[in-house]
Formats: sequence, C-alpha cells, structure tokens
Amino acid sequence: MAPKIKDVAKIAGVSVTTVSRVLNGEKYVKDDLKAKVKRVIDELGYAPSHIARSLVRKKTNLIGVIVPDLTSSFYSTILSSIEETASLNDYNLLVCNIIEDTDKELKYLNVFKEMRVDGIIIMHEKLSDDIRSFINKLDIPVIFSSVRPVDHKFVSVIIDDYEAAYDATRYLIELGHERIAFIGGDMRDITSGQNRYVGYRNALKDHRVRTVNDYIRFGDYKTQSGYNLMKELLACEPRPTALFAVSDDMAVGAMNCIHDHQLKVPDDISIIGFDGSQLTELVRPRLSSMEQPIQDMGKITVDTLIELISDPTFSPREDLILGHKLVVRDSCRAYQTER
Amino acid sequence: MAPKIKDVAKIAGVSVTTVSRVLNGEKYVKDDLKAKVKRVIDELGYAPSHIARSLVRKKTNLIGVIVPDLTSSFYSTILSSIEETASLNDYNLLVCNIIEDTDKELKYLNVFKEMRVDGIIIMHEKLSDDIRSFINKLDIPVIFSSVRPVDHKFVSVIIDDYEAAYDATRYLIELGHERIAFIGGDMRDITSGQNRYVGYRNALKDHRVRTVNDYIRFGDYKTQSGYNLMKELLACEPRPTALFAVSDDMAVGAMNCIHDHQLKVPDDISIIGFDGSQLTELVRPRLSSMEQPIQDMGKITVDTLIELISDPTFSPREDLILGHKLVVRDSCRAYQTER
DNA sequence: CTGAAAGCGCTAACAT
DNA sequence: ATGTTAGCGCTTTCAG
Repeated sequence: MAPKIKDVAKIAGVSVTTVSRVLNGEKYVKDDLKAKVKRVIDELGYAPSHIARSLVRKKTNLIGVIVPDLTSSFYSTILSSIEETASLNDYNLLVCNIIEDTDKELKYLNVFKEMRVDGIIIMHEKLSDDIRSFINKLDIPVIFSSVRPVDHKFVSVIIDDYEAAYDATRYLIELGHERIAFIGGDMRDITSGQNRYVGYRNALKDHRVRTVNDYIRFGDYKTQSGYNLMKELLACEPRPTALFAVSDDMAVGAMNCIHDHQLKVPDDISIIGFDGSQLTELVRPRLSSMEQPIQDMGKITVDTLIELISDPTFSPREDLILGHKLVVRDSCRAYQTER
Repeated sequence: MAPKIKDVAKIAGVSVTTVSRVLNGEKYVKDDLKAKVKRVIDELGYAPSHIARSLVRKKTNLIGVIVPDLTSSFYSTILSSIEETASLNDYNLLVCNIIEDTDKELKYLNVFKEMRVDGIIIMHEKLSDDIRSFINKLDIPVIFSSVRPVDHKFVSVIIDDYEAAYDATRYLIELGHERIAFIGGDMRDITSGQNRYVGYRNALKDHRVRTVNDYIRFGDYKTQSGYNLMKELLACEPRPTALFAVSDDMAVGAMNCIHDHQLKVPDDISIIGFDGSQLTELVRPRLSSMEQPIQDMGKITVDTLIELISDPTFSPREDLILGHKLVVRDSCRAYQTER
C-alpha cells in the first residue's frame, strides 16, 4: 500500500501534525525538522491522499464539465481552454461527453454531486425537465458556457448570438446578395437556435431583402446536416447566391455539398460560417466566419466559476456577454446583379 | 451543507449501517425499512459522498488520462471512445491536456497519484526521464494508447505502425508512382516517428523505387507542419508525384499547400494520410488514409485497463496490436509515366 | 435482520 | 515550535 502520513511521521521521528505542516507549507517548523521530513517524503515517494484531504477540507478542487460532443472542433477547443485555465488554478477536470443522451447526463450530474465537485460547467442548452430540476436544487455552483438556457438562474458566458447572426447576414447583404439562404440549428435552442435565426431574419427585413421560406432550413449543427440541407437548397429555383450557416461544421458540410455538385465557392455561392473554429483555416477556400472568442470564453468561464466557488455570495446575476467578430477569408464574394 | 448518511438515518429512525446497506443494495434489510430509507433519501436529495466512500473502499473509480492535444481530430475521437467505455463501466475521467509541456505532465501525474486514481492512460510517447522514472515507481496501473514508448514495462494498445506505413507506401507504388515523398513526425517517437519512416523506406526498397533524400521531411504531425513541409517539397526538382503523410492533419496541411500553389490533388500529386480521422471526409478531395481503428483502440484501452485494475496479477505483458486498414477515397490516382 | 464502534488518511483546533 | 486528539462521511467487522 501507498505510504501514509503516519509512516512518514514515524520514520522522520515527528508527529503527523508536523508532517502535515510541512506538507502545507506552514511556517512554525524548524528548518532541520522540515528538511528531515522532506527527505523522508522523497524516500518513500509519499504523496498525500487528496481523498482524505478533500474529506476534511470539504473541497475537492474538481470541476465537472459536460460537453455535448468532444469531437467537435468548437467544443474541443473551448474544452482545451477550460482545461488550461483550470490547471493554472489547481483545479482538475472531470469530463463527461454527452451525445444527446439525457440519461447519461443525469447520471453524470449525479456523479458530480457524489464526487462533491466544487463547480460544474455545462455547454449545452437543451435541458430536460429532470436535469433542470436537478441542477436547480443542487448546491454546487453551475455555469453555462457558450449557451444560455431559458429561465436560467445561472450565469452564462456567451456572445450576443442575435447580433452576431445579424452582422453575419448583413455582411452578405452588403456584398450585394439578394438570395440569401439560412442553415440553422435546433429551434428549441434559444441561444444558437432562435437567436441566430431571428438575427438573420431581421437583418433581411431591415435591409429590405426578400425572405424566402424555401431558403431556410434547420438541422443539428453538424457537418452531415449542413451537407444534407445544402442539397435541398441547391434544388431551389432560383438557387440562393449566398448562405449563412450557424456553425462552421455546417458551413463546411454545405461547402462540400456544393463541391460535389460541381459548383464553386464563392463563385457560385458565397458562404459564411459561425464559431471561428479551427476548421475555417483547414478547408479550401478558407471559410469566412462569425467568430466567437473561443479561448476567452473558456478562460472566463473558469475564472468566473472559481469566483463563484470561493465566494458564494458573489453572483454576477448578469450574463457575461463577449464580443463577436467577423473574420473574412475566402468563401464570400460580391454578387453582381445579373441584368 | 449537504445531508449526510447520519441525517438520513436519524430521520428514517434507523442506524447508519442500515442506510449504508440500502445504499449498497445489500439484502438482509426488511422491505419496509428499505422503503422508508429510500423515501428519506429522496426527500433530502441525499447523495452519498464519493469522497468518503473512496477513502474506506480504497477505490476511486477514477481514470486519469493524459492527452497530447485535445483539439486534434485523432485524439478527441479516441478520447471520446475512452470516455464512452469508461462511463459504461462506471469509471470517470480526469483529463489532462499536455501541449508539449513536460512540467505540466509531471504535475498532473502527481495529481493522479494524490487523487489515487485507479488507473492511468497515456497517449504520447515522448517520455522525459523524470516522467519515466515517476511512472515506473508508481503503483497504479498505466496503459499506453496509440503509442508504445521505448523500454516500456507497460501495456500498449497500438497498431503495427511499420506494417501500416509499409502498406500505405506500397499502395502508392502500386499506383505507378516513382517519386514518392514522405512527411514524417518526430524521429524521437518510436511508434509514430521511426516505425512509420522505416516502413516507408523499406516499401520503397523492396519495390525498387528510388529513395530521394530530398523527398523526406520531418515535422510534428500538425496541419501547419504539413503545410510548411509540402512547400519545401514543391520546390524539389523534379517534383514528387505522390506523398505519404504520417498523419491526416499533416496530409490536409499538404493538400492545402498544394491547393494554394494552384496545383491539384490528385491530378498533380497523390496524397495518402494516416489515422483515419474525421478530417478525411471533411476535405475535398476526400482524403485516402491508412486508418487506425480509433474507436476500438479507445474501447480496448479502457477494457484492458479495467482488467489491470481489478486483477493486478493480470498482465498481458504483450502489447495489443490492432489491425490497420487502407481506406481509399479520392486523393490518389494512378501515375502515367511521362514518356 | 439490525446496530455499535472502529477505522480509512488527513487537517485543525487546542494544548503544551 | 511541536504534539494530542477529535472529527470529515462513509463502510465493515462483530455482536446481538
């Protein structure tokens, strides 16, 4: 068995308290004793049990994270940023990958509760009633990152999805496009579903661009869905000349569909994506995108959560709205009217 | 504070032992008592402390995972598979993202030790001496996934990288190519560095294809590196007509470079990647690749680790070698000799 | 079938 | 400056 504090104490010829003191860097320990204890610790390869510590300190330094899809470029990047920030602050991550699996999510939330994690980060907004009520009666700080569920009593770190979608659409309009299609997400999602859709619609309306219902399709943010919806869009008469897709993944799916139909981006169809994931630089033409500050989002999420943890009275109550930014690459071009 | 077992016992009018018994599903508890206890548990929203449990059971159900890069398509996919399998077996994941940061890795390994994780999964092979000696004297089961470090005393779940690279190169040769370039990884890596390189060389040699040193470049498995190395290769006279890149990321970087130089894949240059990551289907032309069984790899890694955990005498001693598979897509074509 | 009591490995008063 | 001791919340003998 692994050595315990008692073993160290006995061999060093001191009390466990003294060992505990050097472990926790307290003063009040004579240098020679401290040195001796440290030597014994090294010799034994002793590492204090975080378990036992947590039990008495009532603090685990664990953060539970619920990710909708680890393999998505957007989520893996934000998770990476979360991990980095957490690690810098001596927190460790317990990660749970949810693929549209409410039962698993509930199970994991329960694990988080049993584990007495210090805080929880959730990155999806399609909360079932069970989950909603579970986290509402949980006395662990919860924070939402990149999404804001309805009737939330928790803080969210997000961008203004409405504005961002509006700006993305306006960009296409300013490029001269008049047949602008939309590939959306799940309308049950407020943040990334409804807000982005309404932003698109209002941009069209405000600039007197005709809204064509046939040009509006909904999917699930994934590449395959973007591909399929684009196929439908290509069947429209007349074909749209531009597309706003609410995720880079979908935009890439759409690009591929266009490619597979012997058409060209941006010559035949301009495309703007959303998220600013790594994908934008990986595809050709490189994808213009409405970027979320993914790195900042992860960092701010963790920083805020840690404040929440250390000071339960601290409560931003307000969501943290970060700025979005249009990054122009090569997937859009100005539209020349045909007559 | 969260309710404890004592609270439940008091309210239910039984002893903590009884509560513990219903918690752990033991028999020998009268149905009415069991029902009463369960009711109280529900009312209180009581969840047993995993911390306290771990302390007495000496089992945390935690697996520590060290990933080289969460944002890479390959690693996020294998991590996703690991997570799924772990979750199915009631294990939870503590993840650590290492970006070429040995200090952070050592720190995390130490956290794993303090946390008394039941097992550790490592997914990179560039072990520093510190790390090597640390894990050697650790009495926690360690398993390597997708890599096999030198002088390992641990089990690795891998493919035969030499054979896979050989087969990939042979495919290009059989397509009629005679100027076949190689973009490799780090030669300090045995698995993905040396083995793949030697596989490439031997395939050329066995088939009497000339080896051109100028056609051989090394980088770091990432897209950018593939891009840069391809740029160098394009400057060669004569230009290679085919390329074997040891990661899909690098292959995509190379594809993009070729695209940016107004050349075409596969018409001007054929490319085969390695890994079989999601990227292969995301790019155009779709990337042919020597695929690793990523899903299986994750699953088998966890299954084996769990065996290791539950039966310390169990020791496959042998590495687990999984099969590789060439998946042909659209990035290679037969080479017509020019004369 | 149920309960009392002894730890699991550590920290934190409280003494000295 | 150092040691004694009482828990932290649970499981697990051992009695009954």
